[in-house]
Parts: sequence; C-alpha cells; structure tokens
Amino acid sequence: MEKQTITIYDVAREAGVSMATVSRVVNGNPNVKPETRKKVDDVIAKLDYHPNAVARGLASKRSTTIGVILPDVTNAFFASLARGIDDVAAMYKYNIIMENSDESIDRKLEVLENLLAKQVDGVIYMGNSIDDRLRDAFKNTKTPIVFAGSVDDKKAMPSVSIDYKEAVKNSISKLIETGNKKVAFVSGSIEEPVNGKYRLAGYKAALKDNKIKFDESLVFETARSYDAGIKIASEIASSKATAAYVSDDGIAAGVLNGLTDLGVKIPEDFEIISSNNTDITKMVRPQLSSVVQPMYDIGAVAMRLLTKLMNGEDVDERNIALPFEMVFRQSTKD
Amino acid sequence: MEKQTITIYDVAREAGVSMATVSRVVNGNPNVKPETRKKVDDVIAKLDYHPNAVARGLASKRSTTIGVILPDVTNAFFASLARGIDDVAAMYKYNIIMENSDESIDRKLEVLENLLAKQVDGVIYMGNSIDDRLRDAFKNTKTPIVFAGSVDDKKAMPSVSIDYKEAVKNSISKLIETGNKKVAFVSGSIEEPVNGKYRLAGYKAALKDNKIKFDESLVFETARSYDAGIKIASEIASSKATAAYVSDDGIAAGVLNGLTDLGVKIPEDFEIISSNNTDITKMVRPQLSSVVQPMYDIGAVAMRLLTKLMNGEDVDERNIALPFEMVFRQSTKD
DNA sequence: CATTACCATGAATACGTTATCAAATTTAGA
DNA sequence: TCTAAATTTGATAACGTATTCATGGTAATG
Repeated sequence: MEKQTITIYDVAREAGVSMATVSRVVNGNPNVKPETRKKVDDVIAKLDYHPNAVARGLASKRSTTIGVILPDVTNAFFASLARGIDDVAAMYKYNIIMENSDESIDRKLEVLENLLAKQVDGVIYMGNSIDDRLRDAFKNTKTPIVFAGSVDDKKAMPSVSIDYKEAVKNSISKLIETGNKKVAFVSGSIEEPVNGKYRLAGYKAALKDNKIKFDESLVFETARSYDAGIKIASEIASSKATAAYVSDDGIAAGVLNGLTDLGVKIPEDFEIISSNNTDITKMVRPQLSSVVQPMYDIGAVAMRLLTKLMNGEDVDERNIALPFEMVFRQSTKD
Repeated sequence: MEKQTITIYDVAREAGVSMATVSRVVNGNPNVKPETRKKVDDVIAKLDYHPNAVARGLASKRSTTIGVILPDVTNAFFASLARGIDDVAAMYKYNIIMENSDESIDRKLEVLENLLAKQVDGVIYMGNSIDDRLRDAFKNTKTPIVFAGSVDDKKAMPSVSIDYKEAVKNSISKLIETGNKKVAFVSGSIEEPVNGKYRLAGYKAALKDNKIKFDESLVFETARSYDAGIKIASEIASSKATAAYVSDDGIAAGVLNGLTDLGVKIPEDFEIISSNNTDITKMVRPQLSSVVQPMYDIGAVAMRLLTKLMNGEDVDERNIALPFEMVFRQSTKD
C-alpha cells in the first residue's frame, strides 16, 4: 500500500495523449476536442489525480495564495476581518496564509518576508502600526498589498476602512452634546496611525468644534485587551472625565466593568462609546453604544480590491472608506 | 525599475561558486568551508537574495506549511486554538494556511483537498464534525493530521483536547450538589462527537451517579452563537430547569442575558456553567462559572505533536488529554 | 612518500507543472 | 478536389531549488 503520487504524466500515458493536453483539460483551456477532454477526465477520475499546486505555482508563477498579516486572531475585530477576507478569497479560489504579528515591527518584517518567499500573489495587511522600514519593504515588492481596517497615514498603500476621524468626531460630539465637559479618549497604541493620527484627530476636531480645550491628561493609551481596560479604569475614574470614547470593544468592556466595580454608574455618571460593535458590546451590561464598523465587509472588500490589483485591472479608488454607523445602547444617555 | 527576481544562479555567478554551494549555505549544510560560506553570505546580502519557497517546496517535497481547518475564526474558542497553533508553528518555521469550513462536511472535504493539493506537510483539524467520507479522506493521505480541541469518536486520528466527558460530568455533578434537580444540557450540534458523544455522555454519567433519570426535554441543541443563546433562553426558562451546562461561551452569554431579561435571577433562580473560559465569561455580569480549557495550549501541543508526526518520530501517546480545571464565578452558588 | 580517508565543490538531474511554438489534423472556401 | 485557415495536439523548454554522484584536493595514516 505504498502511497504513489500520480502525476500528469501518468494520466497522459493512460489516456494516450500528451501531458500538454492533460494540462489543458485540467486548466479548462477551451482548445481541446470534447471527446479527448472526456477521455482525459475519465482517466483523471479513475486514477484520482490531483494537480500539485506547488509545481503549478512554480511553472505559472502564481500561487493562488494570499498572505494575511494581523496582530492577533484572538481579537474579535481582526478575526471578523479575517473571516470576510477568507470568504471572498475562497470565492476566487485563493487560499489564505495567516500570520500573527503581534505589535512588533521586526516580527512584521519577518512575516512579510516569509510570505513573499512563499510567492503569495498578494497580501492584506491589518497590522495597524507601520514605520519606514516596513513602508520600504512594501514599496520594494511588486506583490500587491492592501491595508484592511487600517490606514497608511501617507496614503501610499491601497486600503479599505471607514473614516476613523469622522467616526470618532461623531462619537465625541454626541458625548459633548449630552452635557459632558470632560471626555476621555482611550485607545490602543498611539503609535498606530489609526489611533495616533486619525482617531485622535477626530477627537480634537470635535473638541475644537465645541470650543473645548484639548487636555492631554484625558488621553489614555493602553494595550488592546479586556484586562488592560479593567486596569486603566481607575485612572480614568480619577481623571474627572464623565465620558469616554474607546477604540476597541475588549478595552471598552474592561473600562465599563472596571468603572462599574468602582461604583461608577453607567451611563448616569459616565458614558461610553466603543468602536467595533462586536458581540461583546451586546453581551456586556449595560450594553455598549458603539461605532458600527462593517468589519466583515471591510475584509471582503479589501480582498476584492486585492483580486483586482493582482489582475492588473486599474482601480479608480485605491483608498476606500466604507460607511459606518452609530448604535446607541445603554452606555450613553439618549 | 524593473523588478528582477534574482535566483540562486545569480548569487552563484557573483560569488564564483556553483549553485549547489549556494544551496548548501542557504540550508545551513555544514559541508562548506567557512570562508566560502562567508563569501556567499556576503553576495546574498549584497544582492538581497531570497530563496523561492515554492521552488524549494517542489525540489524538496516539503512546503513548510501546515493546513488548519476550523469552523470559524470568529469564534473565540477556535481563534485561541489557532493562535496557539500559529505560535508554535512559527517556532518551527512553519506557516499556517487557514481555512474556515463552517459546518458543512462537503466544504470540509473541499478544503482538505485544497490543502493537500498545496502539499501542506501536515494538517490540524478542529472541525468537530466528522463522517465516514471525511474519515476516509483522512485515512487515504499520508499527510499527518491531528485533531485539536475535538476528538474522533473512533480514536482513529491523533488528537489533543481535554477529557470532555469528565469536564461535563464534573460540571453537572457540581450543579446537582447545590440542589438542582433539573439540569439542562445546552450545546452546539449534537452531530458533533464532542457534543453528541462525549459531553452528553458526561451529562448522563453525572445524572446516573446521582440517580436522576435522563430527561430528553432538558437537552437543548442550538447554533454556536450569542444570538442563538439569547433565542433559546426562553425555551430553557419554560423547561423548569434550574441550572444548565452550556458548551460554548458565546451561547452561554446569550442564555445568561436572555434569562436575565426574562426576569430570571442568576444564580439564585438559575445556575450556569460554561465551557471555555474565554474573556466573555468575565465580561458578562454576573460572571460565568466555567470549565477551563487550556485552549492556547491545546493548539500549541497539537502543533507540537504534528511536528513529531511530520518528522516520522514515533509518539507514545496519540490521543492526548490535557488537564482542565473549573472556575466558579458568579453564575453558580457556592 | 605512498596510500587511504575525508572534505569541499561542481555538474547534472529531478521535482510536476505551465507555456511556447511548431506540427498535425480538421474544417471551410473556392 | 485543392488550398487556406482554423483547430487540436505534442515536444520541449522553462520555473528555481534540492539532491545525488563524481571529482579534485587535503589531511591523516602507515
């Protein structure tokens, strides 16, 4: 019962045609007489032949594989994006090589190199952080790359996301409208352009519109996790802020529960608006009001954009901003 | 600025050696004089040469890629496993091709075929469901496969998980001890051996130990999602059960909140024990008591086991059961 | 110093496809 | 029926690397 890998040669011999012909029927090339196609198909079925994708990749220079770089699948936001990506990738017969990069830039570079060595046809980057080395690496490859759920602050790379500045501006404005004078901004690493540039800009813009002076001490930077949210809750409590925008649902849940445990009443004493509208926002009590990012769609559209780029089609809009919404639940006053 | 892919030939010529030698230094083959190694390394750096993993895969018949089949990354349980897998995979220089299979067996078969065509060196299966066609497919390939966080009820495949039967038995026993006469069993698809065979067996065993008759109407089968949990809460409420074991944290959160919304007091009127101890169990109020599965470790150990299998090492134990614990929070009486 | 063993290298081939180009066959047109 | 134009097919050369296997050189042995 030796496992004998059977190749295109075997089916060619068995079907009495050349391997070129077999290759043609396997690839659906129309230039092959229906009857020989049938003959070959029969042999393929009989021998249970499966084309070797690696050899195919070497010969055709296309791997039908795309690389996905994300900080951490364990985060619901990234997982949802990944799901959207995978679904449309499957639709186009692409496979996904997924790599968790965490926050380290070095790791991201290593991961990217890996993916390129594997000859991926394209890559989707949701790493958030970016620096010049990485930007160079992106620029130096002819492999198409698109950012998903994150933006290159220099707009050099194709991307799909929402208008983060506007989303935060809306959130903050809403909080100010309901009477809050001191609104906190709590986010993941400020190093990430999404946070440090776009979201923060939205925060400042809203303050400015409402003639409130920006107060550095109301900006809270933290790790992207529930526990980190819990931890930072006390700092927030003692800051005299009466409301907060939070850039991640996990963090927001932590802040919410942390505050509640400190005796702060939500939303009476403190209002919260979160960012991703994952299930977390509905599981928690009181339920979190949130920006609604179409996460699955961001992933799906990013993947679709990537297919176009890989096909060399030219796209009119390289930086796509999908519409976002707001949903108000129990963590804000009406 | 034509992007010229540079090959092993280029560095061979530039370094004045043969490509075989270059191949040797790239692969760390000891049989090469230190000085020529240095020379080659320098040229590699100078030309910024990167080996083509596809060609390498074809020549060596190893892709340094492993396939991961999971129902849905979006579920925190699977995401955690995947993270464990990816981390140790990275440690061993493997990459992960991830495929979401949902619940469909056909899709799983398709996905498996895909992965094998890509010449993955091994696959990790967390699909839960399995039938004869799939079992055959697994058997007919020489590619090592290990189950993670799920078990083949015929024990034919290597696996790493916890003792699901025992975990549920413990949970149910605890609930009975605190005075519950009617304890519900709510799980995802009963078709899945994890649920329909192991967990349910644990449930029945606990009942039997306590001389309680098994009551079919206390078994609730549902989709694996928060919303599904919410939906089934009312059915559970009207079943007269006063406690439940729930096989998934998302479902459990739904049941908890659904019940609470119906005016049921947790844990006074109704106790709940969940299964995975993801962050969800801590986010929710009251916090959920839960079985503690070492999810990350299950993934990590599964991947480690796979590396051994891929190396042809023989392993003493092909079906590994990692220890589990219980954590009691606010959804159970003490 | 002659012989053996070993070490470092290179030449050539295999890996399983796709792609190119020319040859062979069929079909259409006159 | 003959010729030109399609249509199908096959031989062969990539694709970029790992892996024999043979060879020349070097060190160890007697």
